[in-house]
Order: sequence, then structure tokens, then C-alpha cells
Amino acid sequence: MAGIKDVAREVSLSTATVSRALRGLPGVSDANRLKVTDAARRLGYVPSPSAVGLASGQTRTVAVIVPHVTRWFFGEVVQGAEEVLRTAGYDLLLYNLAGEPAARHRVFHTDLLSKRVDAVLVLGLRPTEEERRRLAGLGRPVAIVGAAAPDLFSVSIDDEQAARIATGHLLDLGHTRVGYLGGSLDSLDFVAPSARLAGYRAALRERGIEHHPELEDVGEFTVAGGRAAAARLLAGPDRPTAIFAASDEMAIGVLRAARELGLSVPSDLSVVGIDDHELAGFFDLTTVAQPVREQGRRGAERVLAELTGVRPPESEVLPVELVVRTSTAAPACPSAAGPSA
Amino acid sequence: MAGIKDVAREVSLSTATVSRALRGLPGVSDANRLKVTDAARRLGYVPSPSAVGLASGQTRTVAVIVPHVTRWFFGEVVQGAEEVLRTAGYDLLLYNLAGEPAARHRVFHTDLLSKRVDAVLVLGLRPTEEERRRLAGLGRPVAIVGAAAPDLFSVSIDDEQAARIATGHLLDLGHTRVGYLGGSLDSLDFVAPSARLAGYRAALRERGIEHHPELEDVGEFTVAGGRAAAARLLAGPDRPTAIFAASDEMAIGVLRAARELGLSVPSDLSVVGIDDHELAGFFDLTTVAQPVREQGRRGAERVLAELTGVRPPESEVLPVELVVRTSTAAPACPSAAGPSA
DNA sequence: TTGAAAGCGCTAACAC
DNA sequence: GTGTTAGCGCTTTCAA
Repeated sequence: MAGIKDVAREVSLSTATVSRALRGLPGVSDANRLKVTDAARRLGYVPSPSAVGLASGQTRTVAVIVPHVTRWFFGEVVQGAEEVLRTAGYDLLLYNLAGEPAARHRVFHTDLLSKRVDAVLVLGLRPTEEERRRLAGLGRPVAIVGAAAPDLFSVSIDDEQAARIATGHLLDLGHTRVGYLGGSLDSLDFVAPSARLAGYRAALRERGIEHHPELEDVGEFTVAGGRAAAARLLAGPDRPTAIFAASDEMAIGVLRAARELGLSVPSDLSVVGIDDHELAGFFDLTTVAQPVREQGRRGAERVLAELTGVRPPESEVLPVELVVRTSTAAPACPSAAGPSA
Repeated sequence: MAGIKDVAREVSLSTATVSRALRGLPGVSDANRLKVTDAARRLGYVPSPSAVGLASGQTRTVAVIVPHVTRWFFGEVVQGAEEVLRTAGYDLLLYNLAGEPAARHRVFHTDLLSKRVDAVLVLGLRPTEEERRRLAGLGRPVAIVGAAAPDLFSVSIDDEQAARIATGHLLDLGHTRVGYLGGSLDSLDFVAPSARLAGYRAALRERGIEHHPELEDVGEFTVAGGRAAAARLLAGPDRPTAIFAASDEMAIGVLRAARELGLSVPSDLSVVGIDDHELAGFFDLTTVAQPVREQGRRGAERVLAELTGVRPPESEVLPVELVVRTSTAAPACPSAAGPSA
């Protein structure tokens, strides 16, 4: 394990010069810089992060706090963030909450993060007031990804708008009994659901369609959760002719439930989701696509920029786009007027 | 940011005693230990990982090298590892190779050497000879998860056996033209494919079934990859009556291709995969289940054990189990005798 | 049982 | 353009 001293001795220079040369700082002659980088490579010198961290206060490490690594959305965001961080020479420290409140508490409340990372990326969750204070107290760049959070930089889509587009698509096709399947609202670990419910309701309101509370249901944000909730929703006497599921994974669950009930999609039931999950095309699922990996990249770029002194001003809201496939169609027997177009 | 000195001053003891007290080392009076822990809590003292690392050589961090975080299998393994590491107070440094050879090179040749981690978990890939040397040179615990690697501790399933079970299931149903869909063999990033191909061939051989090279094909280890490869395989004149796909994600792609070609499963085509992916049940996919998250846990437990001095002797091979669902059945017009049972 | 002092391997002032 | 000298905040001898 060659240290900076070994390199210095090898080239007969001081460790200070070696340090400067290796970090590309000014004030080193070209000749010496070359000698140093060459010797460093030959000796296989790699600086000790602990020593660098202690001496400089920089860890070149970013914490990424994720509700569930195993969910498609978060995996993609992590990958996007990792690409950017790696390119910039930063390491990624992964904190997976896995739905455990204890894990969440531990991450935010013990100052785990304090002297360990240069910046923090929080995925998919809206920090509580208390958590926000602690994040601010770090005095380090923080970005929320996949959720909007007041007073903190965030990069996300407009969840309410996405839901309005999805629901609006169904309404425009002529559906009037449109069900909503979302995540449980008190889930602190993932906040998109509440905004999506709001968007759903807004779309109904905008078009003067009556709102039926019995057409709203919640479940886990997974295929299994969507399937179970849809089974309930579709079991009733006056079932919806269309369902908007707050994520593609849930929507896929809806498709499954429909199949089990002998309903065909889209003739008996239209289904729309949000995400454009990698399997959405596979299921011919109409959905509102969002740039997922890109959100991870932007979040990482943002904290990196702040770290280097640039301070981009505003939170970013990325665009979404309706992707119409064949899981949606006009209702077989419209109980209302057809599409406005 | 309270430091150890602040705590020491607060309780009128030396930093040495405070350090000992906080780490539970012997040689501190009960009274003082209490005073110290109490003061530390009051002051919100958190040791600086950089300083600890520099002074003690321990980072309480484990590197996890993963080919693709976004693939289901790896997400699950990471989650399993994270659970164990977090419980033990270790942090997880994620290195996602994302299929980039440059990333792989950098991780093995630079990052790992940097005294940054106490142990390394390598997921799904078999280290090259060169990489093995570097891992060994770290002088730190290393575990390979999801792949067997000679000379290194590993926890995995027996991929060949799993493939033999899957293929054998199809053969026992009476299929004689059984296709194989695997990952590209020269993919250094994920090694299960070659063992699975071997298992497929072994199953044919064991039963004296002729081996048709044209029934073997490769693709990406994804739904899209499986779909594309299956489309090719099923386009031929004398198509297989059954396909064994080397992963459930590929198998799901096969189901899709079959549907697109108007083939029904299982009457026209039987399909079997490996993994028991979270969506396998959803697709009624017959598969060979493997304990994925558990592999991550075992890998993490192993390196942690080694770190505390215990050195468990052998690599672990976890059991797999055939899960029969409805994607497999006897061929409609068997060209050979029926099942042996 | 406790403390003093010497590092761990770097970076950062400040001289030269 | 380069070297010297202090630390960064802990842990770890070694003495007491």
C-alpha cells in the first residue's frame, strides 16, 4: 500500500508538491507533475479516503436514502445517481429503509450522516419537519428526488398533473365510473400517492363528473397490492369501467385481477398507470411516462454542483407524457357522452 | 459538532478513557463509563468516521459490487445484505457496474485498494484471475454472492443443478424439442448463464435426448432479451414445444413472444424459468425458485463473521426448489413417450 | 483504572 | 514552484 510519502520519495519532492500535482492544483511545474503522476501510477498509489477526509473535511461520498431498493422506480433512480456520482469520483453510500420506521429514524436522527458524507440524496419521501431540520443542520447539499418538498431542492414530476392526465385520458374516452387505486396515504415512506389522488379528483371535478368515494381504494405500491385492491374494487355491484392506478406496478396487478375475474381489457375495463415501467410496454399498458433515471441524475448533478460552489436556484419539475397503448379504450356502453374530441 | 475532546472535558477525563468507555473496552470504572456515555449523548457526540478510520484502520463500511442494481435479482440481494450490515452497524458502499467494462476495471483496480472498506461483497460475477489476485491482496474478507468462484468464499445456488431440474421437468413431461435461452456466455458481468447451459445439456444427455444446437440461443438477461431471443427460436420451421429460459425475466419475455405469435401456453409451448421472481406467480410461470435475499444475507453475515475473527470454513450452496405452475404441461402431440412417472 | 503522547496519511498555511 | 510545519479527530501504546 503505497502512501503519498512513497511517491514523494520516489520523485524526490515533498508530499505537499505530490499532493498538489495529483489533485491538479496550480503551482506545480509541468515536468514535475508528469513525474509525479507517473510515479503514482507505477507505485499503485491510491489516497486514503480517511486521511483525505480528516485533513480536508471532504469525504467524496454521497448518501442516498431509499425507501426500497427492490422497487423498480428506486432502482432506476439509484442507477441514475450512481452514474453521475461515479463519473465525478464520488462514492455512493446506500441507506435502504426497507419500510422499517426504525431504520428511517436511525438514519435521520443519529447523526450518522454528519461527518460521513458530503451531500445527501433522499428518494421518494417527504421529510418530516423534524427531518428537514436535521437535513438542514448538516450544512451540506441535500436533494429530494421523486417527491416535492418545500424548502428543499427537489427534482420530481408534478404528481398531481400526471394523475390528472391519466384520469383525464379515461374521462375523455367517455368513462364516467373511473376507479382510483393508490398507496396508503399515511405511508410516510413514499409520498407520491397523495398528490396522485388529488390529481384524480381534480380531473373528475374539472369535467363535472361526480365523485364516488367507493371507487377509491388503496393498497401496497406493488403488483400484489394492485391486484388485491382491484379485486375488491371490481367485486362490487356497480363496478368501474376504468381504473387509474397510481403506479404501473399496481396497474399490472389490476390487469391480473381483471383477468381472474374474466374481464377483458380494454373492452370490459380500461387501465392506466403512471411510470412507464420497463414492463409496461410488455403489458400494452397505457401510462403516463416519467423520466426516472433522469431524476436520479439530476439530483446527483445538483448536489455536486452545489458542492463545487455553483448553486442552481430552483427545484426541477420534469415533464411527463401520456403513452397510449391498448389497455385503454372507450367504454363498451358509455353511460355518458363520448370523448370531447 | 461535538468531538471526543468536548466529551472528555465535560467529564474531566482524558480522551483515551472516553474512547475506551464509548467502545465498551475493559478497564474503565463503571461510574466513569456511565458518566461518559451520558455526556456523549447529551452533547450529541458522534465519532468522525474519517478519524476512526485513520487511527484504527477500520471503516465499518462494506463494499457491494453489483452488475446492475436495477435487475430484480440484484436488488433483492442488496436488500438482504443491507439488512444484515445495518444491524451490525456497518455502512454499505454501492458500486454499480451497469454493464460498463470501464466501471468494472476502475472498481477492482482503484476503488477497492483505497483502504475504504473493511470487506467486499461481489454479486453475480466471477472474478477474473487478475481480479481474484487483487481481492486477495486486500487482505480483507471477501464473499462472492450468486456465483461460485474457486478459492473465494461464495454463497450461491448450484446453477447447473437448477437448470437440470428445470429442463428435466420439461423432459419428464414428454417434451423432446426443448429450447434453451440464456445470457451471452462471454458476458463477464454475470456468470450464471454458462452453468445453466451446462445443466440444460446435462439433462438432455441424462435422458438420452438428442441435442439440437439450433435450439439454443442467447439474449440479454431481461424481459426484452428473452422476448427477442424467443421470437427467433420460435420462428423456425421445426420449433421447440418447450423452452427453458435461464431467468424468469427472460421467461416472461418468452411468454410475450409466444402470445405475439399466437401460441398459447402451455398447450402450444411450455415455458420454465429460474428465480421465482416476484412476478412469476403473476404469470403462472413454472420456475426453479432460489432464495435470493437470503443469499445477500449470508454473504454479509459471512464477511462480518470473518471480520470478528470467526472464520466459517466453506462456501455455501443454497437449495433450490421446482415450483410448478401452469406454464408447463405435456406437449399436445408428444413425439416421444410420456412422462416416466 | 487512567493519562500522556505518538501517530494514522493526508491537506493547508505559510515560508522560501 | 516547492518545502516546512501543523494539524484534522480519533486510537493506541506505554507509563503511571
